[in-house]
Amino acid sequence: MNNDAQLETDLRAEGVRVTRQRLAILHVLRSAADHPRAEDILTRAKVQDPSVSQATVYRTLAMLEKAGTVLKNEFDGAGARYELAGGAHHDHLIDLDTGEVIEFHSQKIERLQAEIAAELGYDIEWHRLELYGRRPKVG
Amino acid sequence: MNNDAQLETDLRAEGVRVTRQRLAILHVLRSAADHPRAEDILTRAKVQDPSVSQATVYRTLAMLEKAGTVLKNEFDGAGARYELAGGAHHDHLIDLDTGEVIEFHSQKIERLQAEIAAELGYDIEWHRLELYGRRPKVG
DNA sequence: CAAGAGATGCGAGCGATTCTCATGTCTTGA
DNA sequence: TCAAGACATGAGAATCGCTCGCATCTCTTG
Repeated sequence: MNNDAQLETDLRAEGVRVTRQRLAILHVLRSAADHPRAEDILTRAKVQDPSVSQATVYRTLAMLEKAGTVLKNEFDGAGARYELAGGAHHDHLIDLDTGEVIEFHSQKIERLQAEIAAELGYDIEWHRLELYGRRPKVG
Repeated sequence: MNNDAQLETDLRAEGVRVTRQRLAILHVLRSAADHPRAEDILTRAKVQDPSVSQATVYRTLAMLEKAGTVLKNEFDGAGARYELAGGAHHDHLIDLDTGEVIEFHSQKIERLQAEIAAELGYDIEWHRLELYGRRPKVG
């Protein structure tokens, strides 16, 4: 379990002020098993600190994203979804029926991407790979 | 060169009315060498028919997308960018310095994607693969 | 050419995100 | 410990890209 002391250390490591609101937002991200939207993060953060506002959620997420602590995903429509960085790089498979997001990684695909970019004369800075699919209906 | 007669045929083939506005928009898409935004399409379409409005551009693009005639790309931020479908499927490499969009295709990557989805128990409906990179500075 | 289904323009509305600014609160240094 | 002052926050206005509602046109068919 992650405690607030750890979260606080994380924030300080980024050289920013430690505020109640930031701790609440970071706590939400740490305990999220899904890929919540800004709105979800606001709702959940308010449980710990009712004073958190929408503006602060966005400002904090932007700050953490710039710091490399969180990843911002823009799946199709309806706003960005966030997750803590920290783990290994991965791409996403979105279940079109449930909206569920599954993470996966393929070293082969990463390598092919780099090769293709190289052939075109580019160095990849980052990429986005999203698969949108459905579980086949078992007839 | 594509003429209006051809464009008109295309529209009728989709079973919709042929209007001046739609011809203008389709003409813009046909002659675009880039991946224009809705705003660009509006501006260019107005050259041929000043009466075209923003609402009609969006409505027409949505219609053409549903008909499979145009592809809507949502690269990072700042609104969707469109292109005519028709050619072979491809993905995109975006030049972070110039914003230029380069098309590419890799049968290998497509195959790997399908394999990965299958392993996870899914059938891919569609996917999005975008590489964001820069031309290495020649030092 | 008439009729009416369907398309359009305008401007209001919307959802997500960002900004403005007065006020509140960390942090630092004495 | 406390006083500054730098920085962060909340509330609400503003922005952006896009969609809607509706009165008015205009294709298409008979």
